[in-house]
Amino acid sequence: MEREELGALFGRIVRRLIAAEGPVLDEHGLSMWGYTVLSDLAHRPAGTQLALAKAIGYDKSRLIPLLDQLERDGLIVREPDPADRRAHTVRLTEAGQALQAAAQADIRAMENDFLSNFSPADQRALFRMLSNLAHED
Amino acid sequence: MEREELGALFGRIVRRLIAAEGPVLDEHGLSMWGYTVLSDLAHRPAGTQLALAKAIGYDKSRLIPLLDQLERDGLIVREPDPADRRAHTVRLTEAGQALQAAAQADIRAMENDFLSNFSPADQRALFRMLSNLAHED
DNA sequence: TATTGTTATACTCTATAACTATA
DNA sequence: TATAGTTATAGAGTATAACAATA
Repeated sequence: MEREELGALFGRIVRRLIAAEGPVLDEHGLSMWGYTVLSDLAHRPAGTQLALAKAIGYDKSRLIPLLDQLERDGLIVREPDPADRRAHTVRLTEAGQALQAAAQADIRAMENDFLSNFSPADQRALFRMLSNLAHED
Repeated sequence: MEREELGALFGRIVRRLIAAEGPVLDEHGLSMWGYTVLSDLAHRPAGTQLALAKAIGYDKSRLIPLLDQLERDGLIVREPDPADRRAHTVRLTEAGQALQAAAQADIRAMENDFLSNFSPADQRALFRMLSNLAHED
């Protein structure tokens, strides 16, 4: 039996994932990229906007209106970087942390359901391989 | 150790895959969706445009200019469906079959390199799980 | 001279509605 | 009345260049 193509497989899976995540994020009033920003900020030390853009794979110019909105919503704050007056550091507010935690819990539940066909061992193997593929340069 | 999120992992992997496929398809003068069409036509019996659109997850209206171009390039032909005069069936020409086979071979080589960190058993397990996630209802 | 955040702009991708000819 | 293919158009997503402030 001929194996399927990776591109087709991953494309279908990503479409299913996006479809499953949409309603969950909607409940929290977050866009996919908005949630990506909050999650990154929750998991790594506060950095500059440029560092954030690179970390999540988003263009620095597209990041501006996204951060504007998150800041208006009281979820993040931009602060001048004392070490470099050109730069702003971005960090979560308490409300941002709370919203990120709540959304993450719902996303996690969705993921568990998404993977429910696989044994715990299979799930561990899957995460190991996906992580390898995602982070290899 | 906290596991990463599926969305972030798959997003990164798809971006890596697209970046790796781009140059390969460019060499054959194909766009990603053009290649997707040729591959689908190579693997399933000739159907209507609507069936093709659904099979590859592409809107029927966006499919039109894509098929126009592939037809101009002599890779596919549209033929009237004898059973329904509203419908057109789409099939590969010989040139289309040849180009699809050549592109697929190069894509396959790229994929093998992409997965070269994993043992054959791991690769089989990965394909089994990806296929399950891609095709589940 | 190079870099950070920003703005503006152009380009691509995608979704939607409407039209025709058939059913 | 509904469907297949088509067309047109509007909106979202994305890439790029340029600018001011700072390094």
